[in-house]
Amino acid sequence: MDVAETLFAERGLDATPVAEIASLAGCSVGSVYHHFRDKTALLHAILERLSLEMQATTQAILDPGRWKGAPICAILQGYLQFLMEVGRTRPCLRVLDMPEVRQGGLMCEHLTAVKREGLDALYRLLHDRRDEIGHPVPDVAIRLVLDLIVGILKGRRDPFPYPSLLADLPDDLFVDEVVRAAASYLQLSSTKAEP
Amino acid sequence: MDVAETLFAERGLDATPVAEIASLAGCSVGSVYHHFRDKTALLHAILERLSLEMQATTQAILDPGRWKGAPICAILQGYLQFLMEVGRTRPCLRVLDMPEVRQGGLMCEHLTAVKREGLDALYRLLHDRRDEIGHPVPDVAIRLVLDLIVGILKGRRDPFPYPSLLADLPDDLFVDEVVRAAASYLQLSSTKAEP
DNA sequence: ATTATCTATAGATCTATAGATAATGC
DNA sequence: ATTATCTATAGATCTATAGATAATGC
Repeated sequence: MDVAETLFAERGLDATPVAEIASLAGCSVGSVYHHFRDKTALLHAILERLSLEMQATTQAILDPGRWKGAPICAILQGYLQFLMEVGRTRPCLRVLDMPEVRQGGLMCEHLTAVKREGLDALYRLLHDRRDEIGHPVPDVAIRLVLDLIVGILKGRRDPFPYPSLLADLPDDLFVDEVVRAAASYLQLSSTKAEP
Repeated sequence: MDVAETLFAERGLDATPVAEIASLAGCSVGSVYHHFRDKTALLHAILERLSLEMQATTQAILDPGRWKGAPICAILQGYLQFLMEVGRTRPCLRVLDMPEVRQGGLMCEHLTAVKREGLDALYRLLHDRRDEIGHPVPDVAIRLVLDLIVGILKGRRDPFPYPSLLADLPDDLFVDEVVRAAASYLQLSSTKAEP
């Protein structure tokens, strides 16, 4: 499954013969088909594993108890650092970009649901602290910030075909600057930081 | 080429038999191979056409003369509206997401160069107006704004697997809000607007 | 006794070409 | 006279299975 995940992510489903998966995994083609009904079942198993993994880590990082008393800035910074780390350690996330996944009906919806769940959890964390927000419409502002964060991180992880202009900025400074952007747009009151 | 572009974007290169392209285009397989040496040559022709088209429209919209005397906000708003329009009328841009394009060596670099050219042009437009910018490091701020814009638009056009939280906001309000976000992060002086 | 692995291959696609025929332009 | 199109098919993959053999667990 690890080998297949990598190859699928790099070249796509159809461009990856089962024979090559087997070869790199050090087993035979027949063995692959003993464990997975067909190639699609292998892809599904990979996606399900990925989905469970994402769900678990996202729930852990966005647990409300973990952020009790924390201001919006701290939450954003923590979540951003988490996402950067994920992108660094799991480049195979690109399997999700395959057309076969998009069209994959059930599994596709399930993946979107998991992602949405995570975004909703983050939304709630921020919305609970809306008294920090000076923007006239906190609901819209929070959602825009989340869409901005998701988008810029995706672009940084996979800068094709749009080159990332800040690619040469170190990760920690990048995160700081994104948080600063979010803070100024939300018009966060920094009064809370000085009790 | 139109048919192939659509099918490639929807399902990928390998999942699109030449026979189907020919069928939908109303011609025979042999005819396709008369015009294109092989399937890859067909893809290259599509990418080259797309690339030239992008280059031309981007140059037109970012022509310095067009924006003479305009403030940063107006430029961002105009460019955003342009990109939204492109995304609406050319959903086939998803051909660019195919793994075959990423790995396609020369053509891949060429596409990135075209995109970079456009982003650089926009960067210059904003940098020429850096006296409007209150952010302590205008260079970084401009580049972050451009990365943010590219990312959020990509996410809105193709909200998979991350659902776009602002998907239900009408396009014009969405653009306004993104411009507002950019303006507050850049700390634009609105003094120029009142001569 | 069950489960995992292997080799070998049938059957299904799909690409790209060959060779014949029609359409077009000088 | 050149260019475009067609039909038919050779040859190359690739998927998935069949049947035989080895490994594992009760």
